[in-house]
Amino acid sequence: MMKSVFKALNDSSRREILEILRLGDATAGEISDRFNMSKPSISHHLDLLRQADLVSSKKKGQFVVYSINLLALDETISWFQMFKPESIAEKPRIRIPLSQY
Amino acid sequence: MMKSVFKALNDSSRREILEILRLGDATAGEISDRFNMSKPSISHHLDLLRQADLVSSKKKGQFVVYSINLLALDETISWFQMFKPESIAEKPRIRIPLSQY
DNA sequence: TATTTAATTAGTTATTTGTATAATTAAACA
DNA sequence: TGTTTAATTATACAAATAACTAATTAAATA
Repeated sequence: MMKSVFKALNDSSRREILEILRLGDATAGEISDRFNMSKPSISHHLDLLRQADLVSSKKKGQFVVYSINLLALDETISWFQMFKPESIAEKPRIRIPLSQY
Repeated sequence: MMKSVFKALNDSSRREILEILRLGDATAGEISDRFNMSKPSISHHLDLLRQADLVSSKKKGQFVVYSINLLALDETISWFQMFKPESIAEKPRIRIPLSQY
């Protein structure tokens, strides 16, 4: 839901977490090491990102590994597309077989 | 700046205002007529949208006409693209002369 | 010029939010 | 099994936010 997505994105620490996860999965501890902020605060930020489905998490033994959810980002982009007037750039792309080039 | 954009988008009334302006320009009064909310509150929402450059405004006599700023929406979409791994879909589109179809 | 209309600015208040510390859960291991 | 490590949950509090009413600005017009 877009409400939770925009809520999650309305914080620079959370946006920074996404930029970290963009480069690869990371545990909660690895993420919190990148910030001057308590672990519980980071945990809370991760929770909001998860509520927005922007990240997913998976327990690995003692650790919790977080991953970015690219699908949710695509859906968010789609929400923005609603505002764009019809234009060639957005029409379904015509795919030409590679052999033609 | 993305900070002000996400701040502006993190409110359902402001998102609704964008959806109204998507259909065409409107005065502050026309916009506030669509809400069960005081005029000053709407004025404040419009101010935040303007700070984020998501809308522009122009005085027309006694009225203030608001317009959606599609360019800012494009820039926001670009911000999201940063997260997407390189893929064919995002590479610059190869344009084929119409005569080929 | 006095009044009406459109909109914003000023000031207030209840709610939400971001952060911290303390307490708890759960896994690893000596 | 007792201790350490990783992470979350619980709780509290200051700061930010969204809403309101009242006051102000500015344009139109009787």
